[in-house]
Amino acid sequence: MPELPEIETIKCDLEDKVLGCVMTDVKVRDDRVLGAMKPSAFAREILNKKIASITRRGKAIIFTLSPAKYLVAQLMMTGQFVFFPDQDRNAPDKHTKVTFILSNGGRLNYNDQRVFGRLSLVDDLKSLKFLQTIGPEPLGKAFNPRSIAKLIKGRKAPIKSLLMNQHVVAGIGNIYASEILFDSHIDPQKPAEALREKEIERLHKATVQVLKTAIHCRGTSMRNYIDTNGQKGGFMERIRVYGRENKKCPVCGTPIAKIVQAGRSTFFCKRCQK
DNA sequence: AGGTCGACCTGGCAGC
DNA sequence: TGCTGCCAGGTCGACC
Repeated sequence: MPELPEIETIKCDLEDKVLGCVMTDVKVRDDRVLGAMKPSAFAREILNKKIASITRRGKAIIFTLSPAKYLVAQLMMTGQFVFFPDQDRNAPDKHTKVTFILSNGGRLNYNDQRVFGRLSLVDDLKSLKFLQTIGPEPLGKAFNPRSIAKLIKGRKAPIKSLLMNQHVVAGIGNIYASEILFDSHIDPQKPAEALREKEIERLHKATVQVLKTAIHCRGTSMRNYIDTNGQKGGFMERIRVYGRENKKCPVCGTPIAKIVQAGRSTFFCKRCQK
């Protein structure tokens, strides 16, 4: 899925385009994205609700609706929100699962090729378990070298796996985990508990730097990610190791290595990252 | 408890 | 051209 920078980009765009709008109609084309909720109930409960605020928590987008409802979108690997200012033009994409018709005359499509994503409509955010157990925001004050030291204490898993663990820190996925560790000069295979103080400081600094730069560039498009305008992200050009197996390390020229950790590909430089 | 793996889905692409 | 197998940015539950 889109990771934190992509979700943040989508969230900010949605604020510009649909904040304050009322849902005048909803068309559910594939009810699998609603989980257990019936499409008729989903449509009935969302109808005439106003989008009062849009926030992000980790990789989730939270629409606070008025009166009192929350629509929580988890885009997973291939979810997209694409906005059309004129609802009469542009037929739905073949992967459009839900269309929201809005009071500003626009239309918001939720597309999802692999149908891993979920749209949850709830009365109370506390009913969503993942929001109760999610780790700190990496761009928030609660994420700092001291708190990282606490989070990784006694954890023997490779640091790469922990960086991707949403219970440890929110919003980092496979692409940015590799990029952050490259910038930190840390071997992704290193057990988290073995990180020294200096390394934790570098990890913190690189995490903030990489994520902020990626947000500034409106995210990374490896495969499916597009923003609400259907545009790709600009961080692609700044990717240093992800997806670059056997290409030269941008720092020392050593061929980039690819390994598999916890079932996910990791890319790193064996010379720069120790 | 912590860590890893398979399952969930669809489609693009490399290789034959 | 067409088939097969592999791979994909996430998360959950099962299992060790």
